[in-house]
Amino acid sequence: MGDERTAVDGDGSAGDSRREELVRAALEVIAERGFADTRIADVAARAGTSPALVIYYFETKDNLLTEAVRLAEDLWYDCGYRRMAAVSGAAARLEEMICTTFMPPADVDFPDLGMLWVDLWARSLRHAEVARVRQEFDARWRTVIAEVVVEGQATGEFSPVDPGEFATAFSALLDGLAVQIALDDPAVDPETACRISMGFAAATLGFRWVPPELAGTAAGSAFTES
Amino acid sequence: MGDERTAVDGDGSAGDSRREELVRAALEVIAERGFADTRIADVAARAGTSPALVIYYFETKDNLLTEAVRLAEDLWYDCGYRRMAAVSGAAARLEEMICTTFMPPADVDFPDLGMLWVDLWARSLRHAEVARVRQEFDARWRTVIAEVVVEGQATGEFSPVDPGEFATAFSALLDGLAVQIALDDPAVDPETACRISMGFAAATLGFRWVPPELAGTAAGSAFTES
Amino acid sequence: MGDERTAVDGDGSAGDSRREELVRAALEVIAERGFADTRIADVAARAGTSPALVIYYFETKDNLLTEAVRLAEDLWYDCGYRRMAAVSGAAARLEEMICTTFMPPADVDFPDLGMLWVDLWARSLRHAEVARVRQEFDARWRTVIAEVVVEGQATGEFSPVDPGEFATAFSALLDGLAVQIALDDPAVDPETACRISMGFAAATLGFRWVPPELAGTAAGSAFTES
Amino acid sequence: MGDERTAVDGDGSAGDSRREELVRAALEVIAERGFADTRIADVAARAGTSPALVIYYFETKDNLLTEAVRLAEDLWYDCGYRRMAAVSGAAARLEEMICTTFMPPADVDFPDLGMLWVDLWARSLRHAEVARVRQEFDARWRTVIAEVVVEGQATGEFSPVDPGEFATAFSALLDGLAVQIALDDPAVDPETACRISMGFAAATLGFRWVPPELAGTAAGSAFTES
DNA sequence: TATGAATGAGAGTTCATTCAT
DNA sequence: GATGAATGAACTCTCATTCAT
Repeated sequence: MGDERTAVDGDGSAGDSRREELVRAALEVIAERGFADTRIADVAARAGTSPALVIYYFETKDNLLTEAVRLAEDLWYDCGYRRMAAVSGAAARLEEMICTTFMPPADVDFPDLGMLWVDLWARSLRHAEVARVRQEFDARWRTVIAEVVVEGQATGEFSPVDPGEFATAFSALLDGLAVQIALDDPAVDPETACRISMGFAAATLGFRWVPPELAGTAAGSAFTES
Repeated sequence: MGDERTAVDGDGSAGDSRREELVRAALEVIAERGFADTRIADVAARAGTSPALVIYYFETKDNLLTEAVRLAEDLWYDCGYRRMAAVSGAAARLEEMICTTFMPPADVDFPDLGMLWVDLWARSLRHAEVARVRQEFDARWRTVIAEVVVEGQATGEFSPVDPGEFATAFSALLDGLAVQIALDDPAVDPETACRISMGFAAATLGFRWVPPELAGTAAGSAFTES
Repeated sequence: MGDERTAVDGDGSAGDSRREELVRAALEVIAERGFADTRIADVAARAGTSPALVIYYFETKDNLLTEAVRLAEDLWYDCGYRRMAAVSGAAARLEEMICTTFMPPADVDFPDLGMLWVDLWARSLRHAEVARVRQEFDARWRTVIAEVVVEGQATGEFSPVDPGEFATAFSALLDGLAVQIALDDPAVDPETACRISMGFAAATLGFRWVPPELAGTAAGSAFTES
Repeated sequence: MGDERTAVDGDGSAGDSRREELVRAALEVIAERGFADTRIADVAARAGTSPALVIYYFETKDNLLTEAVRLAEDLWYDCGYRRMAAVSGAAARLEEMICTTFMPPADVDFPDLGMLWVDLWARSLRHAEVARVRQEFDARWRTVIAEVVVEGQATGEFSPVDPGEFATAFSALLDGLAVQIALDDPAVDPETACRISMGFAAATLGFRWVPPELAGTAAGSAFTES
């Protein structure tokens, strides 16, 4: 007692909040500098402590980075899921999911998620634990997609396509487009990415969808001929 | 014979062949250990020389890695393009392209391409030159796809979809699926990836395609309902 | 006791004393091997630590060397000033100053100052910070000389020569002679150097001075004819 | 034959002129970068050849640098001596010598001599051969001074001071002032240096000399009171 | 819990020098 | 005589990690 930091920490134990603080700091640094160039000293500096303390909590740099990965995925999933759940109608949910992917909310307090994913994939190539975490994340995500599909099929919005296969295809498409955006490819901007993925969903699931810029005209998706 | 590049290398200066040898060694090491963990000493060891020689030729580790990226993309493009060109019929060409992507020939003498791409994307996030090279590569690739589409439309095989948009969507889908394969995700094996992407192409371009495992039955793609 | 710096060091933080220890070690190594051949490893070895610690304290080899330069000049200045202040009479002070220059006390615990100055000049040719430090040192030194001149003029010991100009000329002469001694030129030994510079001062400032070896004879300086 | 470079070399043997070319190139590089930072590759580049050739001619970097030192001193001595010899009258010769020291001719084709001397002194601290060469140079130079003094004494221009002692003192003064100029000390510009040294000579040798800026007034040197 | 001090194990890069041609 | 290729031996600096306090 007498240590205001501990008092301020609030709901959890002092140690836990310090840990979280460090993980969050790590995530910020990773987002900025990439996994390869993130040093323990950077994280410590950002959290306002010493490198030794970071090691004290995580024992290894590796552990710290993996924890940061977990945090990133939790934050992302929660954010996406919440947004999607707030919308009604299967097609509208898909659209919300797409928007979250390509136009993440700026008010979220962790930066530049897009770059992080690609970097994270690269890391998971050689780090088993990261690979596991990432795979779970993708599985969760595909499950969410499949559930929306099932829901849409139940209401008759969607045609009877295999939900698992669609989820796989759809999330792959989103990932592929997200990569291009993260890499700043001039051929793919967020709007294009939304249009393409929504067009794919509409064509595959058999619901009617008119791209925003064509709304009011007779034309449909680039992929659905009249 | 018939491969003029090899011929040129043969009578070229010794220095050039040494360079290529080193780039190739670098590519192998990168494929095995990833960019982040590739050391000059590794490359030198693999090429049977000293680290100093590597610097002698490339001045900088960075230069070496970037050259390796170039080589990877050239090898890959050449291989894919040649295989595709050997087939006739637009749909068949697309299929060949897909196969090359997910089931690259084992006889090609550079290893584990899939992991390399993801790693390369990550690198291009913070390395301008790599980003440039990568972007050119993607542009080339999309052009090839678009050309096949145009060709298929000319023969009436494909329906009149926007070729550029299709190319963007298609290559994003391939990339997304390739990532899952590279990351060894149990939900996506090469066969599934082929089926999904060919299904997408068939549905979008409006040609008839029956997945191999259903050939002989009445069923079509998972995405094309009867 | 009576030396407050030592007292301060005693109760100062361990880090500070370590720093000083390293700077002192650096100075010793520099004096022995010269700036060009001084390696971080040498300094670390002399201080009984690891090269990494040296970097930990100074960040850069360059910083370390510059600090060593500062130390050298402080030690030298303090030593010279103290000796000079202990003597009374303007001419006697000048003589003490000269002696300090050409016959530095052997009991001072930093070695071979003469070689260091020349080496330091060479370094200051291309190292701005060293140049600055050196220049300040020279300015301080000239000020001391000029003050002695003013003092001597006040008492009537010296004739009304411009103190600044004399200081410039006098310190240049001392430097030039010191170089010859540092370079071990057979034409200039410390005694000669003392005689020459004292002769110059006597002739210029118009006080009577008899070279030691001629004391008791009628002759004066080589420069002052009867 | 058939090699035009050999033909162009002209008067000496081909090998010798190549050598000289390299020494000259070395001198230029040394003047620019200092001894410590002069690399064989720099010299080779400046001479338009390969490092290997430099080694071929000099065997060691050290040899090359020492040769460059010799060249520097020869060029300098020749230039100074020639200029001095062109003037008549002992005092005028001294003045010419002083001017050469502080205001070297810009048309001489080797650059920035001032910095070189200090650098050379530093090198001679630890390089016996350079030390020897330098010492000979200084001895030669003092002899020249002493000769002028003797000459002046013969004509009655100068008073009967010990010529050797004067030479030692005078060259030390010039060196000391030259150092300040080389180090760009704001307290000593070439004009001041000339004035001081000429004032010293006039006062010591007992000839009348009026500093340029006071010419026409009644005042004399700062050191010679009325 | 927290940290400053300390270090070992590299990593990249430099550069004089060697040598086959 | 001339050089491109090659290398060994350093050297500086980095950084995760340890440890005494």
